[in-house]
Amino acid sequence: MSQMLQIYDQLREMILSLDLGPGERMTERWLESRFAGSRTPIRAALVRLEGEELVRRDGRNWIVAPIDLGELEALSEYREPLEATAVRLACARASEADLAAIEEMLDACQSGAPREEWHRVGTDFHVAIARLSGNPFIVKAIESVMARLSRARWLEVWTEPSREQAWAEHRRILDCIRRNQPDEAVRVAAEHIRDTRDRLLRSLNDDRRGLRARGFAVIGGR
Amino acid sequence: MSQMLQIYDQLREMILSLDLGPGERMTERWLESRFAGSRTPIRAALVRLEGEELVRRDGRNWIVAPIDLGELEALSEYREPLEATAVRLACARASEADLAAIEEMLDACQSGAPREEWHRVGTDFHVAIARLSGNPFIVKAIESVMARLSRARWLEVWTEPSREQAWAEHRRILDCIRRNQPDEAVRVAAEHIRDTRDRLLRSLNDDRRGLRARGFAVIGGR
DNA sequence: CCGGCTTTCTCGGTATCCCAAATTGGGATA
DNA sequence: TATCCCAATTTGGGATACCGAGAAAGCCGG
Repeated sequence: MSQMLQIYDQLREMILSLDLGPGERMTERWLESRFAGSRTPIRAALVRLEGEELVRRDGRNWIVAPIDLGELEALSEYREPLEATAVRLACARASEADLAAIEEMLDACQSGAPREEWHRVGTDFHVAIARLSGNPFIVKAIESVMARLSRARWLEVWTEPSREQAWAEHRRILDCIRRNQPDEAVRVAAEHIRDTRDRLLRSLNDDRRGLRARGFAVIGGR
Repeated sequence: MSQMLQIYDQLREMILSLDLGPGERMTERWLESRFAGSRTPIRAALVRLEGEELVRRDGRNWIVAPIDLGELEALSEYREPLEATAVRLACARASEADLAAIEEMLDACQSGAPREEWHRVGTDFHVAIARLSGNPFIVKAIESVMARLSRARWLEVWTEPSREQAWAEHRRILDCIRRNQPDEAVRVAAEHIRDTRDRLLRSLNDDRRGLRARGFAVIGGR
């Protein structure tokens, strides 16, 4: 694989896993030493990440995108009709095998599982459902949404009740699709999205101070 | 402004206006001579355009993204719930001044206006409505959708009846928002989106041969 | 001790260079 | 005429060199 893609993957992972703090400044020359490779592939990776808005320009500098609390509301408003459409289409188009695969994914996530596992499955569930819609634009949009939520969700998966509630809601959505009840599926999915928004806002507001203390840029909110 | 942005803008415009044919191959060194500037800013512009999927890799080569007929259906399916949400939110959030500005934009497009004008206004209308939603994610999504439809729409604005019908539908959507009838607005907008899809599919299928003759790559469809 | 000035250093933007892989073109051969 | 093979060329990926702008650091006079 090309160096550029390697660097892109690593950098993206470092950002989404909070290895690089939101708001942190990166110089191309620091990245050059951090990863093996010259500025050429690093620049390409940065431009790419800029397109996903995981990285941003601050004047002439590159910074990791800050966590924006205000964004959470808009994101919820945006994804709700998309995921509603996704579950509706999934009811019409998904095969039993597709649904079984998703169920297996959910079941693989037991109480004792590490936080990374809950975090990953929580993302993958939504993307997998979107995939059932058969619509590549919906899939891409949901992937992008989950990437934007990724960093905030590390806080959500910190507490047992949040994890469990999200998991239960995922299960209910899946069941509605399996029973081919599109209207109910849409209702449950919308409720899940609003619940998630509230959970994330609460987590972030609670931990805001702690995050700032760790040097994370957390902006917006009311 | 940086060279990279200049090149990006020009190249994007050339692609969206069909100045560069869909499927056409570009070498970095040809672009280097076409625009003044070295490969470095050109490559940055290409990576950016790749993120918008206006440019694509074909093996090791860069090509202008082909026009994909199959994509039109998926796009319609994708944008319908988004624009439905947009008009619904617009009903709740738009000011009279906002609506007047959009009406003015529509009115500026008279029968005698050049095709470029119809094309531009057709795009801007949808983006403007999305903006009324106040949700930046919806705006970005609609901008992206309209960019993807841009090239196909050159055919749509070719014929008088198509132009007029789209214009009338835009007007009806605007009126529903102004009268604050969200459900009706959603219905009309959804109908407009389906009509547009059908018009575009018909235009493209009709002109498919002609487009191919011009060296345009047109793929997909049934 | 402070404020304004100059010097230095750093960084991103751009140009250029090098390389390996891939494509191409042509000639020999069947 | 079709096919294979090899050299020459082209191409994109990466590395490096250079530049100018802006920030930081030092310096000097008050």
